[in-house]
Order: sequence, then C-alpha cells, then structure tokens
Amino acid sequence: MIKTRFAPSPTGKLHIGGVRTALFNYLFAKSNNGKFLLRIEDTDTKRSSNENINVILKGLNLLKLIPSEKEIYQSNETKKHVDIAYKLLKNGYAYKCYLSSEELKEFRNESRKKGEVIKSPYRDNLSNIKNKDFVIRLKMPLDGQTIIKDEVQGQVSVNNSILDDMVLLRKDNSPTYMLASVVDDFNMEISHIIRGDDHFNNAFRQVQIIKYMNWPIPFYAHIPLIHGQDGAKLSKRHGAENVMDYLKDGIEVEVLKNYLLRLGYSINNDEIYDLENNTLDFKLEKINKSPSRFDIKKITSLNALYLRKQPLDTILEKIKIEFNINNDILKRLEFLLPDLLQRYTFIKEVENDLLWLSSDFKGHFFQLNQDNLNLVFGALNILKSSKWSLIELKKNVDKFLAQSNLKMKDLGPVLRTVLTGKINTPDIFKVIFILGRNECIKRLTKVV
RNA sequence: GGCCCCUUCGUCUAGUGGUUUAGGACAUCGCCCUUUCACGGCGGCAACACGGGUUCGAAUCCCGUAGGGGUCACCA
Repeated sequence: MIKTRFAPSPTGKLHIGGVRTALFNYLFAKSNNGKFLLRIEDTDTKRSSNENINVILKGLNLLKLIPSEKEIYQSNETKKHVDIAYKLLKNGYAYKCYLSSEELKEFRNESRKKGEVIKSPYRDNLSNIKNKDFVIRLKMPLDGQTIIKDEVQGQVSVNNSILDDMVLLRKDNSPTYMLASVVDDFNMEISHIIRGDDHFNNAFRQVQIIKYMNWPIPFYAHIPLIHGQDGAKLSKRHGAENVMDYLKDGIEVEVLKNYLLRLGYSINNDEIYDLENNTLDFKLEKINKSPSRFDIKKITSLNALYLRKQPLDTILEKIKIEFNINNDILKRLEFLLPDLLQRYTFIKEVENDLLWLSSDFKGHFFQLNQDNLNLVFGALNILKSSKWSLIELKKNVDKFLAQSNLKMKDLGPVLRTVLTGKINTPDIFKVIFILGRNECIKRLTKVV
C-alpha cells in the first residue's frame, strides 16, 4: 500500500512551499489508491505553537488536502524515539558524546576550514564518564558511499566521509528531528517520502539509521523548492508566503493548487487542470528537477481564467455564501453574472456591483450639462414607453439616436454612470433590461 | 569554502538524436472588435548559459567552464 505523509513543523504558518509538498503527497497517494497522512512535527517545543497547528489543520482542510487518518503528533511519540536511540547505542551504532557547546564550536570552526566533518573524540572512547551531560550521536560509516535512488533527483551517491555523526538524542534526552522523523516514518509505514529538496542531504544521513535498524528503505522524492522572483528560496521577505494571505486576496483554492502543481509539473499544455473532477495520474518522475519562481502575475491571470471557465452555479454559490443577496439582487445577478465574470479577476470584485444591483441603490448626484440632460430625457421617454425586451429597447434607442444624429458612444456612458454609478459595467442594454422599467426611471429621474 | 542539485523566451514550461524557421501560457507591445471596462480575435518582441567532443545529424548524449540554488545545528 502506498503511503505518503506531509510532516510540517508548527513553527510557522502554512506556507506556499509546504502546501505544494502536501499537494504532491496528496496527489501521489490518491493516484495510487494509497493513503495520505499528516504528522505534526512539534518536537521543537520552544518554537511550536498550538496556533500554528490550527492554521495548518484549517489550511489543509480549506485546500481540501484532507489526510486519510487523524493526524499524528510527533511529541506523543517521544518514547519510541528514545527507545530507538538507546537500542542503537546498545548495538554499538551510536555513542555518548560529552562535548560541550564551546568545544563543539571550536571543532566546527576547524572542520569547516579543513572541509571535513566533525569527529567527536568520544566516538571510540569506551570509558564511561559519569556525572556529565551527554548527547547520543549516530556512528556514521567512515568510508564507502551512500546511494539514494531518488524518484525525482535520480540516483545520487555521496561519500560517507562527509556524513557527520548526527545527534539523535539531546542533552535533555529529547529526540532530534533526524531521529524522530525516521522512527515515525517507519512506524507509520510510510512508503514514499516526498519532501522539499532542502532535505535531500538529510536523506543520506537518515538512511543510516534505517540500515542499522534493518528497516525497509522508503522511496524518496525530493521536490525542488519554490523560489521568489529574485531566485532565492521563498521566505517571508518575498511577501505573502502564508497561503491564507493568497486565499484572502481572492485566489481560489483550485487555482492555487493548480498553479502550485504546474510549477514544475506540466499536464500537456493545459493551463488549468480540473483536479476536482478529474483523477490525475500523478507521476513522480514527471516532476522537474529545477526550482521555479513564484509568479504572482501568472497565478492572478489564472484566477481570472478560472472564473470564466467555472459553471455559473458554482460561482453563484460562493457569492451567496460570502455576501448578502436578496431576491431582487439575485435575479439581476444571475442574469448579468456571465458578463460580470468576464471582467473579474477575483470573485470578491462582485461587491462593487452588488451595490448598484440592489434596489436600495441611492446613486450619486450628478451635475449633468445640458446636452447630457437632454440625453437622459430622451432615454426616459424611451424607457417609459418601450416594450420591455432587449431587442425592443435597443431598437428604440437606435431610432432615438438616429433622429438626434448621435452615436451610442454619446449616450452609453451617460446612462451607465447615472444608472450604476460606475464607468464600467456589462452592456448597458442588459443593465437597463434587468434593472427594470421602474428602477431605471427612478434612477434617471433623480438627476433631472 | 566542502558536498549535492540545477541551467530552453523576463517568468512557468513543451521538447527525451532527425517531424523544429524551437511550440504553448503569463507578462509586454501593436492592430481589430466596441456603448464603458473587459472578454475575444489577429500579430510583434523574445530562449536552447558558454566551450569542447560523440554523431551523417544535438536543445536532446559525454566532458569541462561559468552562473544559480540547496545544505553543512543539541532547528525542522
């Protein structure tokens, strides 16, 4: 059974890169009739917060990236992690290191200069030192190579000499991420670890624990990071890295997911792939290896495109949920929505139109010059007498314009401004038609 | 600096040795449509990082160089 997991640490908000990782994990699991699990990596008690956990939970829910099972909290698994550390210690695959942080600092400076990895002098020191704090470190193999067959990166090998004896258990007996994550993945029977490229180097070190424990080695897929416009790893300074911000700004969930997917994964030449209603045969090997830049302009235009492609009912439902729509408005909105949608980038733009769509619309006071006043009078006459259909209205207006030796461009903008208070709306005839005779006369009369 | 990865229009990408005058999308520019704003339509600008090989033939394979990124914690 294919099992993937998304394992965020609640030390920050749910950011765009995390969402993409979650999405890939989700898609891959679903494509293979597998399970998508969620594990909260909250072992860093100082930086983790419940608030962030809730943001992650709510965010995934909102994005419809819903785990197959209840989420697991890494902090609840601590005992298992510690047990493994001691088991490794007992079997000679790990050792107690008594280096102080000052000593360690010195070692680091030196090793950095030499381009070597820190070797703790306690690695082979078997004498038991009492009454002193220690950490447990993993005994990395000193020679040979470690090979990872990564589903995205391909086969990559690294000399074991560059692998450091990473800390498994801290001085306070708490497990590090390096240990905890491996143990949890084993216990959760994760078959495929799909995570950010920034973890790639960790894989070579973590796999040693797996080998020492004789556990099955999972498939790895390290996906490239998303970069900001400047080409560097996406971070706070690039503005909204919190997904909630994009959603608040009006990006639709489906668009966000679509864009994130297509950033490094292409489906033919489709700009929008309907993830909701289609099953995608998601293949890890189709993921591009190079990082890509997040382009707010593109995702914005995708949003506009998406609105135009959506069934009207879907959009209408969303509007109804977010705004107060009475029957008056609803009738008009339903009629004009297709035209309106061609003008929107975000659904929330409807708010401006809801104003004049309402019979409560007070309008604005316009000081019209004589020419324009005459036009309004002319229009009033037509509206009072015309048969109320789009065709008849247009016919009568055309007749009036011909008689007055005028063009539509003389009349249209004037009517639009008076009737709607806006300078851009759908076809003015449609506006007039759906507002209705009384409403139009009411609004026009106000300015004469 | 060590190690690892990457490199097609400004950006996201298609392309897996000949079907390619390198295709699409966003952005940008121009034109058309036009009652406004849009939509839409048509068109322009614009890329295989560089240098060597391999081959009858290379964006596609190999090797260098350059550039970019990631990572080097008792953070995750």
